[in-house]
Amino acid sequence: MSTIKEVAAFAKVSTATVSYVLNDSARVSPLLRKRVLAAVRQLDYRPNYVAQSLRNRRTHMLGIVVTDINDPFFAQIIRGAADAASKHGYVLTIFNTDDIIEREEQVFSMLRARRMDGILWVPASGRRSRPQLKKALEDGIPVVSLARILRGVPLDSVVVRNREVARECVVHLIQRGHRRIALIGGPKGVSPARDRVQGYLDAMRQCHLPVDAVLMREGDFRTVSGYRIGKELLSASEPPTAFFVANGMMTVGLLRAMDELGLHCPEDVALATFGDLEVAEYLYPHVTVAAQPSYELGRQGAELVLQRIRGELRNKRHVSIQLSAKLEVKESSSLRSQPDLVALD
Amino acid sequence: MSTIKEVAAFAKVSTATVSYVLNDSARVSPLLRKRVLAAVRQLDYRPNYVAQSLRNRRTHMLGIVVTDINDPFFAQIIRGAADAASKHGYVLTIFNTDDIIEREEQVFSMLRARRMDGILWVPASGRRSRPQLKKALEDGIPVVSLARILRGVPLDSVVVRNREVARECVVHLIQRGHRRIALIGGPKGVSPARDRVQGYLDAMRQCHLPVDAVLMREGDFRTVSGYRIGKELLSASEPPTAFFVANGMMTVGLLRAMDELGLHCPEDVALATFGDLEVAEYLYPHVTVAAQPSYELGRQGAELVLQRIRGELRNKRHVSIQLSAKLEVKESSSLRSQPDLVALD
DNA sequence: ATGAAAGCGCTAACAG
DNA sequence: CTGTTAGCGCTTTCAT
Repeated sequence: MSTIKEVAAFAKVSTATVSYVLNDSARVSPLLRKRVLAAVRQLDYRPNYVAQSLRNRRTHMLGIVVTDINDPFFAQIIRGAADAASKHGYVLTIFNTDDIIEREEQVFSMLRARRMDGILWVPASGRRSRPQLKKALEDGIPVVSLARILRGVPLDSVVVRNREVARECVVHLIQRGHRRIALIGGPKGVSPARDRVQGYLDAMRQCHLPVDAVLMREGDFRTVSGYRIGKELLSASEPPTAFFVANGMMTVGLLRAMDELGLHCPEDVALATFGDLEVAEYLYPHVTVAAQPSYELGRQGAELVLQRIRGELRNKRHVSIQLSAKLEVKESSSLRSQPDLVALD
Repeated sequence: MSTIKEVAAFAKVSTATVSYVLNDSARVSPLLRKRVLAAVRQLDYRPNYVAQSLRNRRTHMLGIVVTDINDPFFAQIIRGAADAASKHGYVLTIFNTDDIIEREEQVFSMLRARRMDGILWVPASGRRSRPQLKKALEDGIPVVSLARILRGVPLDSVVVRNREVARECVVHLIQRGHRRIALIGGPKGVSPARDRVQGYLDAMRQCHLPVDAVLMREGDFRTVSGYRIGKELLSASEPPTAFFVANGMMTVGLLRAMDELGLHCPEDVALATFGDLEVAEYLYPHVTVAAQPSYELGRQGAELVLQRIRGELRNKRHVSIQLSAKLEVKESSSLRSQPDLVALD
């Protein structure tokens, strides 16, 4: 790969002139411009981006930090972010933390060393302090919090209206006649998980229904926990007639549990879940889902961080974008003639 | 973020000494070493990776080029590659081509300019020449072809045994008693698509079944094409009793078509498809699928390109890794008592 | 064992 | 307009 020096020599000009032409950063006579362009073409010259980055202090790279690269929800987010990034000439690099804070800190350290221009961050659960995150901010790297927010850490963010949407979900189940509605929640350390629990409680209160603590369980957003909790609750003496599940992975687990117990949905147990649009469409087409706009989450997160990078938001302290989720009613919560169900209004 | 110069000043040594200590590239007296380490800690110094890259001519970045960042199949591949990359201290950046060769060429040009250490490549369909790819190879950047191979372009590659597995799939349907088996294939320009058609033909020949050209259709691996072809074939005068579909996206489309026509699977039409493990598990748990090891595809691709980078394969011309796919039989192809089906021993 | 200095490839004062 | 040159931050001869 040829260098600017070689191009300059070939065109019999200085390296400065080559740079001027290529970046349009100074007037250059038509003659020299032509010679430079010809040389560039001849030698198939491509400026070394690494050198440019060093010099310009801009890498045009965005880093995205996710907790679980195996969750399709995050895959969608990554896609949205990648599309937005490349639209603006940026490149997206992905980092996985496995929801472990130590690893998260290592990643942030790496992101700083690599001089990323901006960071999209899905915080790992746990409220421990994040020195490396703080350092990144001190370095002046814009960080946007995605899908989750960390208490006490004010940042730009793009999140879903979890509480409201969760309430909607549960109210929907109640309107279908359910009274004993179990909750499979996410880890308490994660903001959307907490918010969804609140939404569940909101719904119960709103409908003047008693809350049974036994039916409120905490999973970890992973498939197995949905499976485990589902098995437990469904084989109890007084099983719930419906479930509200806080994410798609756990719903997969729950469905598996039901399958093994020979239970059918919605004949035996109804179900509504948080999930994301694309996945819901492909994976369990028949599950009532609060379709999270995961792609949009990633896309808008990237757009936001890019605005910060450009300095367009300099006067705004912290921008918080709230996206809604659409409740898509499918068979899993369809009205059944179960004897103990009483339709509301 | 502090620089090596500042660290040197703080520790009252030369920048060379700091570098020696940090890279263990020369003996340094215990005293100075201690001072340097202290300074590093004090200033929270992290070497500038961009500068290192420029100097060392190694970016420790891998690029992955995919045709459709929206296909969960590629999402899986990306995850596998990302995991492997980070395990070796590499970073993975993602690029989307939308299956358009021009865009692909731009991406390669970008990858060269960014001095990626290695490239994982899912070729876009079409046999047009790839000057930028060739240039990348001339630059000495190792390129591994993933999931697909391009005729006439010898490269390291990691692919699935498409032909054999497709044959297996179709033989399975035949054993279930089906005779009129439709094929929804992928674009002819893509190697796995061609191979899967061959597998279909192999199966029919092997079982001495006549091939009906009307039932062999070419889709484009996208949802809508599965939908469209499904509608057409299923509303024809002599519809097939089973489908063999070449990928997961098109199967989603086919299922939708069946749904709209009020047809059920497997009662009305049987189905077996190529897909990938994770997705199959979550999305259509009831579809018989040749589970492609997509994660492994990405992981082994990354490992391969990293070996090349390290120069470990210098004596080997081109490495071609072939992964198998496991046929997972589910309800979508379960034995039915359809009047016109004849079970084969 | 340590440091001075050149140079990776590029950009941008600055001078002419 | 164009060229000279000083860095960006780091590594690595090459002296000492």
